[in-house]
Amino acid sequence: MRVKQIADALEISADSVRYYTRIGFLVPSKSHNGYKYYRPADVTRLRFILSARSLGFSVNDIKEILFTSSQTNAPCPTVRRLIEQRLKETEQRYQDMHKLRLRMRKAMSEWENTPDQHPTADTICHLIEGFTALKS
Amino acid sequence: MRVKQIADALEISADSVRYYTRIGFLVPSKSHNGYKYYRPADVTRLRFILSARSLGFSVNDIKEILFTSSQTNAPCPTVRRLIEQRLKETEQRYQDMHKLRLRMRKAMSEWENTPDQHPTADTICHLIEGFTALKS
DNA sequence: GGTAAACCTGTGTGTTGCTCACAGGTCAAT
DNA sequence: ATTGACCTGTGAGCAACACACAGGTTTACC
Repeated sequence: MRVKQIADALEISADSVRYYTRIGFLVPSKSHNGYKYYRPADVTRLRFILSARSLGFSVNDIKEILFTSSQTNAPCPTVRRLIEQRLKETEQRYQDMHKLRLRMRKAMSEWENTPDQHPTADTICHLIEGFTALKS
Repeated sequence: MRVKQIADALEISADSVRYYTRIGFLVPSKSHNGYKYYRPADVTRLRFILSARSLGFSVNDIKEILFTSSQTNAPCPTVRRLIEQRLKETEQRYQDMHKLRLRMRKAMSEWENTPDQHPTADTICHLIEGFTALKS
């Protein structure tokens, strides 16, 4: 299979496949014209990569998992350790995003009843500067 | 003020100040030894930048707002338009993160009762591959 | 005056996970 | 042979900073 074929098969962009190839996750064979040819093993591998990505693992995590697995060791302990870390980070970012979301909503509704104003010597935008001045 | 002083005053890293300077948001004067010196106007400007960032505006948004404001136009319409876009994006990412978070939690709890397993010819990590196989 | 350590500086590069631009190659139809 | 559609790999770009590094500055002490 060539790059677009494997990309279409797994419903991702050809550029993504090229990326995973570039970082060594996929190792296609090269034909006479320089094109890269992917084999069924690459499909399995790519499918695994996508599954892991969709579970929040980073590319570096995947590298570690692939390496462990290639040593014929069970990667499960590594996977359990990593998902715990990633979940913790995700919860944190989720909280942060939640707060940001509320701030943005509050600003938007507040600004609906605030008249426009021209910038002055020490004011760039009174909406923004006025809003955050109230916050802790 | 030199870079670290202004950074400490606004509780951000000196590297962030350097970044904003590099992209032209701050325009310090240069002294004989090549050091950059920031004036009170830069503090005002930086404070504005941080307020905007904390409201979810991108650096590019801020560039647009600063430009409008420098033309002595009221940047308010621009600001209203931008926050609406950014809020929409934030809501979307919030939803995505929520789903990811649930998937990760589900995977983690599911894997607590799943035994380790060595990789095989067509299995890299049965935890990951087994989990996502169930998903839509 | 000297000098050593602590602290600070600007510039250049690295980060994540891809996406985009581009110059050229391939292939089927004419 | 030649047109046109489609495909290819490589290199650069993105966001918003953080980091590495070689060297300059300042302070404390003799």
